Amino acid sequence: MKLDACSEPEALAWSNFQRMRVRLIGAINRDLTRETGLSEADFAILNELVHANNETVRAMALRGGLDWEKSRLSHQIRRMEERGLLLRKPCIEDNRGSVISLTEEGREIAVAAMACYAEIVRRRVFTYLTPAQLAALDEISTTLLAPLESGPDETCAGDCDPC
Amino acid sequence: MKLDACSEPEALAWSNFQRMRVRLIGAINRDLTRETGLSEADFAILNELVHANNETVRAMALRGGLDWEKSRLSHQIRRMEERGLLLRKPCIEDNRGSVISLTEEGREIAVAAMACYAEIVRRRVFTYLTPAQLAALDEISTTLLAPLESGPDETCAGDCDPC
DNA sequence: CCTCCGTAGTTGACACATCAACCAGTCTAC
DNA sequence: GTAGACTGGTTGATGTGTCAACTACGGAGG
Repeated sequence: MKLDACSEPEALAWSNFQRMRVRLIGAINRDLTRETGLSEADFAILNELVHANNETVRAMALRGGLDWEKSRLSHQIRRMEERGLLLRKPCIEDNRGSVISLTEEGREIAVAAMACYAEIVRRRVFTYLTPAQLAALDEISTTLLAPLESGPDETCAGDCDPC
Repeated sequence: MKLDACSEPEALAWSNFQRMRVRLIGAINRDLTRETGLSEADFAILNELVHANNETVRAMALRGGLDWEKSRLSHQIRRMEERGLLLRKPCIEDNRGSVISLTEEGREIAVAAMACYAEIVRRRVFTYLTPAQLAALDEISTTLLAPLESGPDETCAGDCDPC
């Protein structure tokens, strides 16, 4: 994607980044689905569950971590429950809520998939980056993440004249 | 996303990058749709068309630039044609192919959207990055892109034991 | 207690992406 | 020239994401 309205170096860098992002994430997700049968969304949920205390999470907590629409989460959880990967139980402390936990099968699949995913990322990313580049990427990510996490300002803060 | 199987710094950096990627791209796309009514896919197509000679492209050429399934492209083009953003005509040189071009309305919308998009990216990205970080990001993108462009090796080249 | 508002989650309709099957035109080699 | 393989593109079924409307519970104020 080009951005004519920006001064050149920014435009080129962003265009380059976007191209990389689309192709890299696309390739990684295709690898993952081919090798494990899981979509990126499936994997994200399983990953959150595996790393949670007691492999159990409030649905609401998942939402915060994943930056998903609540309805997307609801549909996704239902489908994964139908496939036998996880379980949904009412929440004791808050009767509105529900609590998600891994089934035994879900846990096994998740663990295998995580190893597989690590291998894919190693193959497609870590092989090519120097330690310095890795550090730079980490720093850039942190920099860009900060305003997104702190300010949930989905208000149209911008002054976008031509629209 | 965590990657326990990797040595720590890589795992943390990747996890951080993924979180940033999801939230940043999500925020940018929500901004774009709110302010212009275009999806990321719409915008990508319009962008390719605006930057093409004579605002006209072979469908096949779009596919290469975007890394999309051919059926996705076909559906997308049809929908955008129905909305009056572009036109599809048979290709003279190759009777199988089709040629896509912008309508006047499509061109106007595209130009406005591109200015809008530039503003969004400036607001969400360029504001926060130093020139050095921008250069680093550009370099990293190029590094990771190279093996994806050259080797269309969608074969399972990896040796992913546990799957 | 009761009303009002905010939050957690579900549902259904629709838009979009993917997959497999298909058609028609092109290219190669015999 | 024509058989077979390949390429550019379309189609329809199915899975996934988004939006708006809704239920149900919780908490604050009277």
